[in-house]
Amino acid sequence: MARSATTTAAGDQAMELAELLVHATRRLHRGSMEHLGPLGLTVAQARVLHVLSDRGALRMADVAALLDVVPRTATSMVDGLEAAALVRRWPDPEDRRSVRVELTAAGRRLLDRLHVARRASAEQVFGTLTSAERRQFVALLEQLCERGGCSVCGHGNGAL
Amino acid sequence: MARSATTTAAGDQAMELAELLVHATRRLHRGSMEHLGPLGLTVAQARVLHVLSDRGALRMADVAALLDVVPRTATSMVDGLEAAALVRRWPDPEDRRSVRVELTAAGRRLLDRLHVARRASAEQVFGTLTSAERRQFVALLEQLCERGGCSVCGHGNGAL
DNA sequence: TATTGTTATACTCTATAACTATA
DNA sequence: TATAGTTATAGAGTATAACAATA
Repeated sequence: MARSATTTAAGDQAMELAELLVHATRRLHRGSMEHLGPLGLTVAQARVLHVLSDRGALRMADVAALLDVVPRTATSMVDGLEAAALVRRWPDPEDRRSVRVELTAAGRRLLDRLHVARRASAEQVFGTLTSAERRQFVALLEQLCERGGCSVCGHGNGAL
Repeated sequence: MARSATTTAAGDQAMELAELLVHATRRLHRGSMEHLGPLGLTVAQARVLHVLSDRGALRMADVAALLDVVPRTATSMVDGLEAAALVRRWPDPEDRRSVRVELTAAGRRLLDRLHVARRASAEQVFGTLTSAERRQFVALLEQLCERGGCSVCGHGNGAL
């Protein structure tokens, strides 16, 4: 009985967490759209630019892995950026099946404004938390990834 | 200088939070789809069923407000459920502009399985956290909503 | 005039499946 | 055969704008 009650409470807490997480993320996404729209970028495209600015030229497969999407989705994301001349595709000299992606000069010129937009969106949602609360929050989310086996943001390596 | 450095660090922390939040939510959403698919439900539809089971019959405007979507989106969500005969629309007797939505018998019969699916998805992501960590997490997300002025999940009233 | 919900439409994000080129 | 990336297609989720019915 006590066991069952405990399990139930824990499950309900997980569901409450899920609900709160969804709402917070919805607010973050909407704010991001507002801030990125004037730059002509979608949220997904901004994520691509961010990994490219962090890591330089990447293969499409790397983009997909870092962003936790299937290869087809990475293609869509990069297509828009290439059409806007913000990134460039070129064949991988070491493996001609692969395609490398890198920022163009125009893409690099956009990075400052991208950073401002990304930060503004983040501050809009997290700005009210104290520094200690943010650290706590980051630690908890990292626990989720590490223990939950998140292949992307776990272990402080491949985070977008 | 110190002020600037502090601001920068706080902003970077907010951006890191945003990134981690996105990844966690992506995992949660994918897990939810997997668990809800066999029930013939989308994640959005499950959210509607959940508020209806929590609160009984609601006007469309209430559904939209509780789920933090525009009225048109609430219409889409309810359309699918009505087509599946899980909810029923009927005119509000007090205001004939309004439409009330409520669960049908079939909708109520689905609630147990819905609850299991929702819980399984939540546990998949949050199950590795200790009880204390979950409480901490919930408290932080509630801070976000309250201080950030979230009209939906703030103040422990209208949370989905 | 203001409000409720709808029809019409479109955009973002993501996915599966089949195919091509290369390894 | 296996892998990388694409074309083709589809579906989920959400939004704006114009409109009808009602208040």
